[in-house]
Amino acid sequence: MLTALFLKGRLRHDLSEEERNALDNAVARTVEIRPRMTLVERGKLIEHSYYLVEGTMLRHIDDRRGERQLVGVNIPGDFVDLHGYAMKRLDHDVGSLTRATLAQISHRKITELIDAFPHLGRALWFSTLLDAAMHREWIFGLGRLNAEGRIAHLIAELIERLRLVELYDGSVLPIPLLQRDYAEACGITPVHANRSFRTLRERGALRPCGEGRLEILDEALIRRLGEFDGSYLYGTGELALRTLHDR
Amino acid sequence: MLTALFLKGRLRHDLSEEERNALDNAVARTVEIRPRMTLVERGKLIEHSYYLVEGTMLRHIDDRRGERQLVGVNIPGDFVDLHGYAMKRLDHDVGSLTRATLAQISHRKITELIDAFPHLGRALWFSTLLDAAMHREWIFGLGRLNAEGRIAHLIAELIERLRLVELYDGSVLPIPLLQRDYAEACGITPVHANRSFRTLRERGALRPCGEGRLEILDEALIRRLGEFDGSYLYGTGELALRTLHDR
DNA sequence: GCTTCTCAATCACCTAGATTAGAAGGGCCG
DNA sequence: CGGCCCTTCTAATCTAGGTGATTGAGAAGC
Repeated sequence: MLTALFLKGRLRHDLSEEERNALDNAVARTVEIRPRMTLVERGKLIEHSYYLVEGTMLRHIDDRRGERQLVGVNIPGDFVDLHGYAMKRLDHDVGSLTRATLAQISHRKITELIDAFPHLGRALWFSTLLDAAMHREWIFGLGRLNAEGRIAHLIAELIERLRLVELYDGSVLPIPLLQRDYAEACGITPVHANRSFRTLRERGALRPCGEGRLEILDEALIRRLGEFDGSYLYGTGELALRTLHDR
Repeated sequence: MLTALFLKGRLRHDLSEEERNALDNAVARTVEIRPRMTLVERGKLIEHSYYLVEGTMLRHIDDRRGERQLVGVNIPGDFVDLHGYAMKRLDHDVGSLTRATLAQISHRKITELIDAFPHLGRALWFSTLLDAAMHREWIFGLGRLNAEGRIAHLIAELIERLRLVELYDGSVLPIPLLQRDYAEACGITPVHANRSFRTLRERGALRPCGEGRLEILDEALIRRLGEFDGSYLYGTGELALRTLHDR
């Protein structure tokens, strides 16, 4: 099943087998994309959305001077541009970090899905609002944490999200972000990202382990430095949601 | 009509009279709130959402040390916590800046509305994604602009949003944010917010005009300093959306 | 074999913004 | 009326992070 990871760790148990099958059957085709390619461009009229099956995708806003700000990272189980269903054009670009496999679903099909399965429709809505919750947490991090804390927060979030979809092995972060990418996500320069990684290394929090990946040595420390509380991911913790069905 | 400003300047023209009436009739009651009070608390189970009729509301995340990060400002025409419809609990707090009037709509009623008017449902979804788009723009600002630029960006956004709902008179920003609030939105200290306001004043961009309001003297300059391009508000510009009806 | 890239890593120096501490002005309350 | 907040505004000092430049390792290409 292509969409097996959709809302895994959150509301997937709340979807009926019929709904899960309907979502999976809505996929028109899958596409492969090479690393560091653009998938969806800001401003282009779009008529389908992509669900990420495998790989990592990055969402970013570029300013006139060519400076790039990451606004999101997507991992398997995420829709990368479901916003486009209700907005028709994206305000930012979506590109690949690694080689990636995506499942394409047309907006017409999504409308049919929602008409046939209103509860699934709410789950789709929910999934776009998870993005918004993550955005808010990034705003918090950019506004209130120093460079080291921002990087730690990002790493802690990625670990937690991978854990929810059972793609975290407990020690290696399988997302080959470059220090430049961390810098673009955290609003700092690559030089300073490097300095921050050094202190994280010296504190024994993590260390590089080849191919751009990080070995996580002390997750608790990383969470503390990033003031991370994962409840905003709505998987576990005080905000966790059991059902979207009306009481 | 209480909800007359909902999606005004964006998709309101796309709503039928029937849909507009249905939304208005879904309002259970209106509530008044005094300035600087909390309306919705993070983590509380909620069963209705609030549409802002009059006044200004602020949304913020507080960290353990009592530091506050604004993550959104709401003006008339906005739902302040429609996210809560699909998420049941908010990850942040919503409070008033000024005295405010809100229309309360139960989640049960929203479900009925969406069932009866799927297109209105998509418009409601769209409105929550506008929040996400604004969040992304704030992330961009926090990551890529200096203090003066961040403040300018926020002011430019507020002007543009007020203009969309026709609440901007062309010279006075009718939102009495304190310098402390700007600081909490922009991730800087109040002292530095003050310095930045001084340079904005010295450049002839704006000046205070009593009761915490700002007189806008050179909007073009403010937009330039904040690298502001309002198309992410989906009102005018390259991303503007004409209809949510299927083609 | 060489060159050419890219990325991590580091240094020296400089600036934007934080921190701390007050002063001045207005509104509200007793 | 005096006293007390709260807010704006300012100055002095300090630091996190930016800038620019260099080095070395590894991979890609010729």
